[in-house]
Amino acid sequence: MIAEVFIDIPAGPVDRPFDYLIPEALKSSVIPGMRVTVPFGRTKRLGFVTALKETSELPKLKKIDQVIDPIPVLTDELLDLGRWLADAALCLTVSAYQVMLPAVMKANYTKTVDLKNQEQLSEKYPSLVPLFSSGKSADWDELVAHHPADLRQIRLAINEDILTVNPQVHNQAKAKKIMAASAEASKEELAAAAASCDGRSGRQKEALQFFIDNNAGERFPVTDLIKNHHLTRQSLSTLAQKGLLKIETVEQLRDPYSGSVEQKTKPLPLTDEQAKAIRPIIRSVESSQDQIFLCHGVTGSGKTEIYLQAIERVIELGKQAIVLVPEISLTPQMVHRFKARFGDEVAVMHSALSRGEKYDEWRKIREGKVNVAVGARSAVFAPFENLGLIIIDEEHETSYKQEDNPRYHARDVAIRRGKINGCPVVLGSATPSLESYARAKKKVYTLLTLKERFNHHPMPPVKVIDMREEMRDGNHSMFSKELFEKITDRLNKHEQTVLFLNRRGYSTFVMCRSCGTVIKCPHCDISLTYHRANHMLKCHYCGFEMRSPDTCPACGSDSMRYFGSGTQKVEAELNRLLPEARVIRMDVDTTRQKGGHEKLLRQFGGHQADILLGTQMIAKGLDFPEVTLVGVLAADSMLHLPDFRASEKTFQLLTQVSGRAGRHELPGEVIIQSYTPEHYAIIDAAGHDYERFFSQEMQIRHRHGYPPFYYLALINVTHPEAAVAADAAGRIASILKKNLSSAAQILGPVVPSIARIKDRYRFQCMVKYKREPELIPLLGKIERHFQETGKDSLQLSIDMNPVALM
DNA sequence: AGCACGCCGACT
DNA sequence: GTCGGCGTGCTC
Repeated sequence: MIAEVFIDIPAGPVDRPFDYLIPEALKSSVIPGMRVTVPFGRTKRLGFVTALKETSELPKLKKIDQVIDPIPVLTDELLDLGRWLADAALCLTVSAYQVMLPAVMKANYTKTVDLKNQEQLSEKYPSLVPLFSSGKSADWDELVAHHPADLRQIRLAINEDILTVNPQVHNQAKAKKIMAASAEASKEELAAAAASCDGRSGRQKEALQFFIDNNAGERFPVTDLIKNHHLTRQSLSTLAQKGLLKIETVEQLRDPYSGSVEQKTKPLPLTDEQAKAIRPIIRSVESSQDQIFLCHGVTGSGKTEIYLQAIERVIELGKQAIVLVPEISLTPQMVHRFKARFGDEVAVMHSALSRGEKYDEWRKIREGKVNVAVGARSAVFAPFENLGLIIIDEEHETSYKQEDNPRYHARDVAIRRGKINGCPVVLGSATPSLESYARAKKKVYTLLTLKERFNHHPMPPVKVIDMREEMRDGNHSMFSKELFEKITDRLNKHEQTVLFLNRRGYSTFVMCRSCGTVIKCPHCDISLTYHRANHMLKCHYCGFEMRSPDTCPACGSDSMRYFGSGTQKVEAELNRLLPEARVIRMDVDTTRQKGGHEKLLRQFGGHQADILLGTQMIAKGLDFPEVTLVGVLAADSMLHLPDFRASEKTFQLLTQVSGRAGRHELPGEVIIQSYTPEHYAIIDAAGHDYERFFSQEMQIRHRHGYPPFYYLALINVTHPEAAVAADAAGRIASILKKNLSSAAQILGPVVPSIARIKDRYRFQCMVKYKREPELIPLLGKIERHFQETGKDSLQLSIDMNPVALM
């Protein structure tokens, strides 16, 4: 038997199957989807078995070294999905397989240098002898790090076969092992033994009594017995020696949610709207149809309850469901709802979990211990074998698109899996992406609409404030008069306020008032952001940091001024204007450490603060009864970005932020501050009018030839020298023009809004097209032709259906 | 990705 | 004359 193996090297030339012989001993244990180690060139690598066959074209094959997994880590479906993904997203097949698996399954590679001939070493290379004094083997990385002077001689000795190199592949995926004790004898025997215990063996008697009283066949973790049942290690091991108990190592699944025992919830009665929406989904689940639903429901319309009840039916039918939520740590409330309804039927793929915890959650899915997977983007690859439903909540979220290779969109993967498995996909959102809504209108997707809030509370009134007028009236602060009054009013009433500003740091840029110099990142063409806490300037793109200069580096004058406002500045302003208000600031800078997010939210939820001030991350999922005021400080901050989705993103964000107010008994209101209050994205968000926004935006997309009317492919070219990058981008554009149909538009090369990142100049070409069957193969050729290896070389990245043009 | 083979410059 | 620079090509 011969196995086709994809080698774990993400590089173009080796991204194809290699044939290996399966040794007799492994014959029955090699199955496609398993990881194996194989000799490859002069080294040893990990590989994925993708197929088995009887014969090979090659005369001489190497043998598979070891089989790593007891069961395939990639199911047949995922193997197939990986091939599809490699093609659709123009990524390497191994990278596609890699992204489907938890990070611990990545192999670690080490090498040892082993001593083969002691005498010859002493004779010819006496200086190397001390390196092998402690054994016959030395770690290669260790030698490189600590004995660089000896490397030459080591190489010579290797060539003479006095030393040998021994490559090793380490599987990081290890199940957590614990010691567990169980009774090895019958209750009567245990009782007899207990009876014969004398005064000295009192602890043994207690231990025996424990096993008599409790289910004797069960295995109890030894640490638990010692800590919670007052038994001792010594007595347990003595009893094990006597053959009365058995102590063994057992695998244990790490449970990140242990201890948070949820009160089981029952399905809630559905409103008429909900019942109407769930019916076709259930019908589709029952008849295994790969139908796609777009569930358009206003914030608070009870979409989640629909998901829960649909999943319940999926489980009844013996199938499994995947639920995707955007960056899951942001919505712990969502996780709780699933845990509360389905208990330990749920695996949660959480970005805040440790690698080991993620691995165990993954194993629960793979081993069929759970029927529901809830998680962010990558959970779309959950290895279920009888998939019955995929749900994508907040389907418009751009975080469903992975921004580095493989650049896949979870929505596309979900739809593909739906097709393969004959299972429906439900896309849910209060503000669907234009693409999805347009497809729903064309009946490609089935539209389900929920117009009413679940608890019949009205949508909060939204007031747009024209900040230009505020300026004219002499108010130069970040707070309009009305917003400030309302914040003060909430403070007095002990109600809470959420303030949203889509910009972290203190101020957006630092400029010299006398010569106009703006301080920019030396590696990226973008201004540095001032962070007041440590008086530093930071680049939000590459992480560069420098002390904020007191004098202008260009002209030496001391008139450096800070412009624009970030969350830090707003926080300082609030402290100055309303010293009695307790403010929690939430942005990447305050939530960096693990659990920081939950901690701040818990504090706010417990009313330990009056004002929650934050960036994007507070826009969704928050549901606090005492929040009655939501303020958007600068609604236009995203509106004027050079991205054709700027209006859509603004509308979505404003709608979502508005949804944070008045979700419960207390009525809420929303204040939006803007310098362009006449913009339809702001007017329609304020008016809670998705339909109107949709038709206005569709006109603009149509006029400019953007999605959903055209598909996009974005080719990014970077090089340390601008001219080299520009030249390559220009050649790529002309190749595209020559080879695509006349219906395709090729734009560029253009310089993106950030012309340089991390010392590399950037150029972009964009293809707008409707149907170009040759595009993918052509782009593949271009990539192979232009892509160079090495640090200071031309780098190419191709993004099919980009979500942002930055 | 590694690693070897291979063809040209600065040194014992 | 050799050491070693990294360009090119191969790995079942």
